[in-house]
Amino acid sequence: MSSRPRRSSYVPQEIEPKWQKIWVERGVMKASDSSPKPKFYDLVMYPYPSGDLTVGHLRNYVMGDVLARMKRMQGFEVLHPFGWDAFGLPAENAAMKRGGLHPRTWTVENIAKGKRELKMAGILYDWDREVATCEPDYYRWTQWLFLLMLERGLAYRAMAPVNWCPVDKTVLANEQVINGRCWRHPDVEVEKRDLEQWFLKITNYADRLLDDLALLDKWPQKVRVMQTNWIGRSMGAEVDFPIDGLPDEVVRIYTTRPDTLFGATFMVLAPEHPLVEKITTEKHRARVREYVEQARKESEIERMSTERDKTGVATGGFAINPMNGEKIPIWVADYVLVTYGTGAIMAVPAHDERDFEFAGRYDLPIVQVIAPPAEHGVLREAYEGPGVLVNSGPFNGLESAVAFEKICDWLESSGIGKRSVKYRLRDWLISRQRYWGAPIPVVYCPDDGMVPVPREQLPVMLPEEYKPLSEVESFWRTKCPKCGRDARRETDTMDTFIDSSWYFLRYASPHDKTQPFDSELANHWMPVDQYTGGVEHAILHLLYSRFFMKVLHDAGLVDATEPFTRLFNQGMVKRFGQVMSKSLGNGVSIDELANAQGADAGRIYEMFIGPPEEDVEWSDAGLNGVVKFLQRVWRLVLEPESIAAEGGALGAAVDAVALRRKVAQTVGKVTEHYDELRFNTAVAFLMELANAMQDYLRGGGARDAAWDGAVHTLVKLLNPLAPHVGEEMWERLGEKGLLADASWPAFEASAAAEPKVVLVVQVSGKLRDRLEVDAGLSEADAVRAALASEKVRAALDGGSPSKIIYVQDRLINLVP
RNA sequence: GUCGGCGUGGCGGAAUGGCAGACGCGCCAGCCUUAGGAGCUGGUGCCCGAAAGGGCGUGGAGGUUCAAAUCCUCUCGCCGACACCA
Repeated sequence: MSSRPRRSSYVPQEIEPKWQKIWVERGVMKASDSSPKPKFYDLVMYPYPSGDLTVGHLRNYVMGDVLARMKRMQGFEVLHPFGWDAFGLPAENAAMKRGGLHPRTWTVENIAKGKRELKMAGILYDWDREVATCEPDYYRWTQWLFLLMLERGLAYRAMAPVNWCPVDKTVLANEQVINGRCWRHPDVEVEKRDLEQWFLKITNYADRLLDDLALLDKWPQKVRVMQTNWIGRSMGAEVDFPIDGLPDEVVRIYTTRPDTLFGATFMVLAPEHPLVEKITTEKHRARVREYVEQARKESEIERMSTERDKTGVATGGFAINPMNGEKIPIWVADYVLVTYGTGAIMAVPAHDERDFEFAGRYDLPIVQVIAPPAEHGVLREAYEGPGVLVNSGPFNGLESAVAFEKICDWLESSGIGKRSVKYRLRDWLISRQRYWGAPIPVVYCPDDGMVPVPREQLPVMLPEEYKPLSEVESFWRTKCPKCGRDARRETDTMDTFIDSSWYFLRYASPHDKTQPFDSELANHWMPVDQYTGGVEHAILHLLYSRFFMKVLHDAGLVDATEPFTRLFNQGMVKRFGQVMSKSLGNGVSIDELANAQGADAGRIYEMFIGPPEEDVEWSDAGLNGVVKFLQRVWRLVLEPESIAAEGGALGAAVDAVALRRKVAQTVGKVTEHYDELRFNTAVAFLMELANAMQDYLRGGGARDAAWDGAVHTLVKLLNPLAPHVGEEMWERLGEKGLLADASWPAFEASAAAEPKVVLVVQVSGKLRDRLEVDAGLSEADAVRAALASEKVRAALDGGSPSKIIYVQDRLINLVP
């Protein structure tokens, strides 16, 4: 016998491919639609198949996989599907870069590559349910849903000034414009163009989208706040101001502060407001035209900047303040947006910061109508808070909140105005002038106008030829479905966010040839129990999906009104301070990982590296720590003798009773933390268990039932994180059947209970001693034990405690 | 500017009113040796001390409480979202 114990180690490259093959052969993650088990729908946001999959992206999928594997072992029928957000511009851009390669070819290649890498990482999906949005079998139903929107009056065409990205050569939705720049090109400013475009009437659902956020109590608060702000509901009133000398016209304004109506000292129209020309007097016409021209030319980013001074010009026209009959000047200024409210405002400089700034610049009158509660700096700044009305005729003396209602009542009864609710949310512009997307299924006929493509003629197939659709004659030249005469197809495609607004429903019945999804199956699986993905979709994808869900609910196609019960936003993996990506050259590929430390080590490391919601920095040293842990587990489970032979435990010896207790405690904590997606601490608990098992062996513990239980429990608890090495150990332990199909260990509270606890003894809140006592000690016994301590008596300095705080099994605090 | 989040050892982090620093990385000392980027043992917040022990300590300042990393107020710093929406 050698003086040194023999040690084996596991070689991930030998076992990982083996088990990946077996899982697929045995259909481990296949979801049955007719299982009697309770369902669990575990969804990760499907990716764009960019061909750039790194261990950074993997983190998200590992989280989903850990949960899926545990839920299966717990007896749930788990739906854990995957798919590809396969339409979109990067495919076209990449194709162009690579000399006319077809976007489809590029996409299909990347999908194959991504799928191979996910399998290599041991992520299990029900691949039978895979969807790719660029396949006719999928986009046929995207088109079908567009027709549903059209039927329900939720899709319409309108001429509008729209955001145009000069690089992508397409229009963008409001949600895709960030600080006046294209969301895909942060250095490219969007342009405004007047175009006839397709919109979805998401604003019809503004109230429900807002109110139902209250139901989403398992969503991050941050996301709910962002959506609330995005929808931006405000309560106010629309009021008509007569125009001096134009008896047939009024300026209709929107205000959230009808209580300040008496303080309106001028009006402001947006430069694009239709009444500008009419109101402007001859004397001012030239200057106003010049200003309007100027405003139109300015980019969104210049116009929206709050830094810059407000500008405007007087029209020469006057309005009458309907409250007090005062004649007030009408101005044009670009700080008023034509797209919000009525495109015109009453300016109350005393109580609106922006109006105050403008009034100061152009020397316009300022009248205070709200007395601030205390002495407020007079006229140094606008006072926007509540207060008592002054200078407001019959409404003087009212609290502003009361005045709000009274004035609205008066406006309504006298026909001058009415209460009104406005939203910041705009309708969703879905037209894209690009090739690689789902064609909008309508035809324009010279006689019948816009005609929807009949459902039985779907899909409207993309032509093979890769060109803007408007340049593919064989595509757009068609017959009118109504009259059969020559007609022209719509050549815009749909925003890819439409594809992703319903993909989670398609997974319920991915092969249905007659409808987008089978309602019965969708009702079985929906809503998604856990949805995991990046916070960058906090508004876009998540708001659109909620909108779709509500429309589909209203159409009677699905019961649920919200798609995602619990949402989690995972943090990104960075390396050298930047998000991993192939183009930056800082990515670690899944191949590299699998070939070096192995997928299992990588999976655990990604979970252990930091809190799941935080961004984390990849470190090879940290990864090595996990490799060591796995090697140690391997030896603990399969070669305990080699560990027992190493040194002797000098620290706390772990006996069989303590080992059983540690195992039971670990079951409880790991289960809870997996459930709450607190993976980093779950790993720490598993490490603690392994440490205790090691101490047990080194202390001479026998290979008895306690040990056997510890080994089997450790392997099971570790399995969701490290499934390959888990299966291999399970097999070598002589177990029949797959570990993936084994049952999850049950938590036994009685076994986990500690019979002895360390009671912290404080005097006046300061730690003075620690006593080992029986659990569940009564207060009287605890006091007796505490007073028996020399240190405590010294701290009490001979006195006796006048106040005692006792927290059973934790602490006793004696206050003299 | 507004809203939100976060500040804890050399590092990642743990503890959500009750022993601050679990778990891991790194580092230090030692052991073993088939000499290894392996394994094992012990140590590792800061200060005083030979030690026993004591004091201090969760960005800063106050406060609430028997007790605060945790709750409150102010403040500084970092990050994120929104940004003239009347």
